[in-house]
Amino acid sequence: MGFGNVSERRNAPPQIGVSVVILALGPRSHDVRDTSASHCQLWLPLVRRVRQPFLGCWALPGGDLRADRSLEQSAYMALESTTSLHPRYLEQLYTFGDPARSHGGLPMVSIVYWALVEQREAVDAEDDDNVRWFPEDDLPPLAFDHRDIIDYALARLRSKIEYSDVATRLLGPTFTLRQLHGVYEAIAGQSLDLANFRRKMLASGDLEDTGRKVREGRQRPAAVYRYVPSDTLGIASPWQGNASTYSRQDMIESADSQIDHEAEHATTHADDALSPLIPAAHG
Amino acid sequence: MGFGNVSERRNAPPQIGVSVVILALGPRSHDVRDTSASHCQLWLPLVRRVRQPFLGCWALPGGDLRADRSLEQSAYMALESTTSLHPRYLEQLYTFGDPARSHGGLPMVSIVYWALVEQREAVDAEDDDNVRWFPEDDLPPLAFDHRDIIDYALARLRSKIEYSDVATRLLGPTFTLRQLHGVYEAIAGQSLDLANFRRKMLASGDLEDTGRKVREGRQRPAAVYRYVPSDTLGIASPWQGNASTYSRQDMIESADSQIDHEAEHATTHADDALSPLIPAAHG
DNA sequence: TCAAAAGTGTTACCAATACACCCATGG
DNA sequence: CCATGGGTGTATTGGTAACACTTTTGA
Repeated sequence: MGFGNVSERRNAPPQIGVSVVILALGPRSHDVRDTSASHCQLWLPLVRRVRQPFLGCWALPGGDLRADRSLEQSAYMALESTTSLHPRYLEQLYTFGDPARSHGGLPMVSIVYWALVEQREAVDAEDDDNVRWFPEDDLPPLAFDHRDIIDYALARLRSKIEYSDVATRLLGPTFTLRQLHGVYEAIAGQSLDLANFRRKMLASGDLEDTGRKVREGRQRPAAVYRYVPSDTLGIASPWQGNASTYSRQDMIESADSQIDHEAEHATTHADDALSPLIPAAHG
Repeated sequence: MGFGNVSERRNAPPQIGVSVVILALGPRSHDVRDTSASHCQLWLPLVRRVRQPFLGCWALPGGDLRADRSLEQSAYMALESTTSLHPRYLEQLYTFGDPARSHGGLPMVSIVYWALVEQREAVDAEDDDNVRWFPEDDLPPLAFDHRDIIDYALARLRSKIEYSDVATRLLGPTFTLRQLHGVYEAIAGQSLDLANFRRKMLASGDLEDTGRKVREGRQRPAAVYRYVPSDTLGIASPWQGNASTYSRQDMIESADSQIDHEAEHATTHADDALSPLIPAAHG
C-alpha cells in the first residue's frame, strides 16, 4: 500500500485514536437574568483520564480505531461506550496530529468527530465520577489540546447552523418555532428577531407543519413543525458510498450531503528528506 | 494514551498515510470554441502506482506519516517529494478510513490535504513516466476512492472561493482583475458578469492597487492588484498554535483562519461492543 | 478609426432588518 | 379584560444581477 520507502521507514507512524465532541442543549448556567431571550445553552460531557499524561484531568471521550470499522463507526463506538449516548448527528471535525500536542505522551493522531444529541437524551444521562456534563462557557482545564478542539467544534456548529439542519438535531424530531429560535440564539450567542426568524425558516421550505399544536406555558398553543429537507441535493460525499455497512434499526438518520464551510489554516514547510526515485502512491 | 482496553485490543489499528490533491491552472483541454469567457481550467498531477493493488494505476501523490512531523509537514513532504512543487496553499481536506476503500490491500487511513500551486510552477513541472498532469474534466481511472476524493476537493475549492482568497493562490502574488475573473469562472464553471465581478472584488476591500499596469494583448493596460487581507480576523484555529515549528525561507505564507464550509455527512451505527467500565480518554 | 479590452453608471429586484401591529388563549 | 406568547404587515435598506455605456490603447 505504498509503504516501504527507505526514508519513510526511518520513523514509525504515530498512534491513532478517535475523539468526539458531544453537544447537547441544557439550562443556562449563569442565569443572571439573561438579557438575551434564549433560555438554553450548550453543554458537553467530558470524561476523566485514567492515565498519564494529564491523569485525572477532564478530556474528550475517545477510543481506538479498529481496522475493520469505518471512522464513523469508531467514533460512534467511542461515543457510546463512554457516555451511553446515541447521537442524532455525527460528522468528522478535523484530524489533529501535531507532535507537540501529546505533551510527553507518545505522538498521537486524533481523528475528531463532533456529535449532537437530543436534549431529552442528555438530561437522562446522569453524571458519574468519570463522566460529567459541563456548560460550554464554563469548562474545566482540559487535557492536551482538547480545549482548542472544543472551541473549533463550537465554531463549526455556529457556522453550520446557518445553512443546514443541525439546529433540529439538538431538538427532537418535532419542535415549535420558538424552540428552534431558542436553539439558534443559544448557538449564535445573540438575540434574533423572532418575527424575521419565523419568516426565514418558513420561507426556506424545509419545515413542514405537522398540524399538531402544543402549549408551552398557558398561552396560545404553537404549531409543531418537522424538518423535511428540500431535495436540493448537493454534491455527493465521497465517503457516503462506502460507509453504513453496519446499520441498525436505531441508526441515526442520514443527512443530505452539502458542501460548506471549513476552516482555512496555514501550513508549514517540511525540512529536507530523501526523495524517492519513484513517487509513492498509497490508497 | 488511552490504548489498552480489552475490547479495543482485539483489533490492530489500520495503517496511516497522507495524500494530497494538488490543483493548478492550465489551458483548456476541450477548446471547442468555449462558450464561456474563461480560458483556463484546473489541472492536477497524478502519480503512477508501483504496487498492488491498482499497480500501474494513476493515484494521488502520497506518503507516510512521521511521528515527529505535523500532518501539514507530512503532507508538504509527500507533495514535494513526489512532484517537486511548492504549494501556495495547503489545507486539510478530510480523513478517509473506511475498510472497504483498500480494495484488497491492508486497511488504510488516509489523511488527505489539498493544495494550490501557482500557474507558473505548474507549467515548469514537466511530466515524466510516473507523474503526469491531467485536466480536471478528463481524469483517467484512478486507484482506490481517489476519484471521489478529487471531486470532493474540487467541491471544497468551489465553495471556498466565495469567501476566501484561494483564487489568488492559483495566480501569482499580483494579478489583474481580468485574470482573477478568469480563475473564478474556471472554478465556478460558468461565466460571471465582469462589471459586477470587478465592483464586488474592489468593494471587498481585500484588493490593493499596486499602481502598476500590464497589457495582456495590445489593448488598454489593466491595473495590477495585490491581495491584502482585511484584518477581520476569524476565530483562531486550534492547530495554528502548535504547527509551524519547521519553517523555512520559502515557507508558504500563512492565511488568516476563518470558519467556513464543510461537508455534512451521514453517520452509521456501530454494532455491539464490550463497554469498558471506565471511559477511555486519549490525547 | 476600429477593435478589443478597461472601466463606470443606472436600474430593478430580492432578501434581510426593524418594529408596529393583530390574534388566540387561560386565568 | 389582561398578560403572554403566537403570528402577520410593512417600510427601509443594502447587496446583487443585468446591461448600457464611456474610455483607453495599439494597430
